[in-house]
Amino acid sequence: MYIQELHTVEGQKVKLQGWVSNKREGKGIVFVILRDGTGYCQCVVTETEVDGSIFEIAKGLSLECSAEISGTVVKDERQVGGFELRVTDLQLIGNSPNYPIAKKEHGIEFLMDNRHLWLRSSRQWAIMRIRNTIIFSIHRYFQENGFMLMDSPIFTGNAVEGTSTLFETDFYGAPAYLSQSGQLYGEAMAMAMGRIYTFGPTFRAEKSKTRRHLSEFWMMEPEMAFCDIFQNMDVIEEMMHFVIADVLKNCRKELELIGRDISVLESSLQPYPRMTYDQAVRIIKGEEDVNGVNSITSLERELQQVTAKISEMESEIAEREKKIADGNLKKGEINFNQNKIDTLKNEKSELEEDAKNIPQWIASAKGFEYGNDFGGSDETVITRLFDKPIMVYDWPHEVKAFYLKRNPENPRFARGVDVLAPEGYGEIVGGGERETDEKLLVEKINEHKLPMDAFEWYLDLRRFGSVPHSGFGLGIERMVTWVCKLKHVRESIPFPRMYGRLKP
RNA sequence: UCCUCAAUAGCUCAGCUGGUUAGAGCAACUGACUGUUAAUCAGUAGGUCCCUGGUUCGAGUCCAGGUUGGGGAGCCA
Repeated sequence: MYIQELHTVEGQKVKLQGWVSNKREGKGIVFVILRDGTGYCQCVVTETEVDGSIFEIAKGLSLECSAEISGTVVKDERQVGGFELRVTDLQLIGNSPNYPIAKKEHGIEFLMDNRHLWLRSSRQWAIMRIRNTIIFSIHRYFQENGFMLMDSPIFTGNAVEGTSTLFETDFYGAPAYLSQSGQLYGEAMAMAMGRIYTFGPTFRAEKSKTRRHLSEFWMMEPEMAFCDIFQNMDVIEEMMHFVIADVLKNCRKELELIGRDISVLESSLQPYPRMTYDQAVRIIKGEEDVNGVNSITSLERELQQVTAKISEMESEIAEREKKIADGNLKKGEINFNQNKIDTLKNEKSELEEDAKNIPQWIASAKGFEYGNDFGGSDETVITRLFDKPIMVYDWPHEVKAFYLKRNPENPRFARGVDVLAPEGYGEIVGGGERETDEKLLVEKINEHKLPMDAFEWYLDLRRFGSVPHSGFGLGIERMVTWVCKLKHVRESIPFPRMYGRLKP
């Protein structure tokens, strides 16, 4: 019996199998919170109602030991799942002495070292369920709209875009690289099948240490024949709406558990503002307001708020420390205040990072040079002004990938489109219409100093029945991070691979 | 690669301008309590102060170098 199905068997006797996520004890009574992957359930063991040996086992249960527990399902509004189990029988399956993750705040390094166990905690459980919903929902959107799943290779003989650093491996004595995108192969497959999408891991070897970078991440990359950049944007928007609606419908509990304010997700079901690079630059530099809000002045206001919040926290910490130092407090009150101080200090150091970063963002936004690609801070600056994702298209062709089509009306611009998630999250989708002019492509390949012979097959796609086509790549982890409003991508994937992190 | 911050008990953190035997809470362990929601209460035990070198009568504290980690730049989904 799974916990999520308990509502169907009220009053009946069932057997649950799972792990002890918490235990509380009173005289003659033990409360065991059991989790089985589908949910949480409080199991009540009363001394007078079970065998003496069973009560002893219940008292000896420790965090994360596994057990089979039988009992009667009773409705109880106070409980998380709405039901509890009055235990009649209990069997210990696997012991768990000294479980390292305690019921308290932990630092990120410790949690990452224990990622294999951290995944069992309720917050991670909720995030992984949302990740699953997002992935399944994307598949469903594409499958229901005539796309076919076709996978691109992971070993490649050459860099796709020639820009980012790749992981090199040995392929029977020849150098091979782990794929940084299935893009070019996607184009070939779209010419065979019409509309395809790929879903697989992607590797980038940059030594990035930021909250939005992973060395290994998962990407969905659709590619569509007979599709221009505007139809491409229609598909992106429709897919995003589909996925977000699905999460809102199926993951209410999970969103609530992680404390996600869903109003932005709800407004993200509306159409997304589409703007050119030119307009986005004006907004970043503060030359154009968004709904009466200016990028620069709103950042300055935020900085003031952050600074005020920090000093507020400092005085609260000092106050509580004084209370403890004065004595006269009961042990429980000291404990409460000490925990409060720890939490406040944690929050404070996060705010201090912001206080350090915001002035840099302001400077970088003010001094933004037209013609450059957006940096992480520029994306943060512009997306903070919106309550839904935005789409920025028509970029200076020099800063974008070689395969993007030029705007026929103004060849200075390439028809790339970036989808930037709101609330400061930034790029979650990158795509565009592909260049079909063989001459322009050859020019670009030379410009980027890429080995021409590696692209002969790619040029064939233009030589034999070339058609307008477009596609995009959606970073799963970045999508999950935004939907869950996580502080860092590393929580959006079971076992993150990033600079300095290969274990567990 | 560069900038910046940090490292003290299993965990989260105090430890002020260098000064006797390095502290608290949680967790663990022992006991008390019949409805708890991170339960509460009493007690016990727990330390290579990241490493190497230096300054000093004296270093957890100051200095230099290194290691590991956090945040950011570049790069990007």
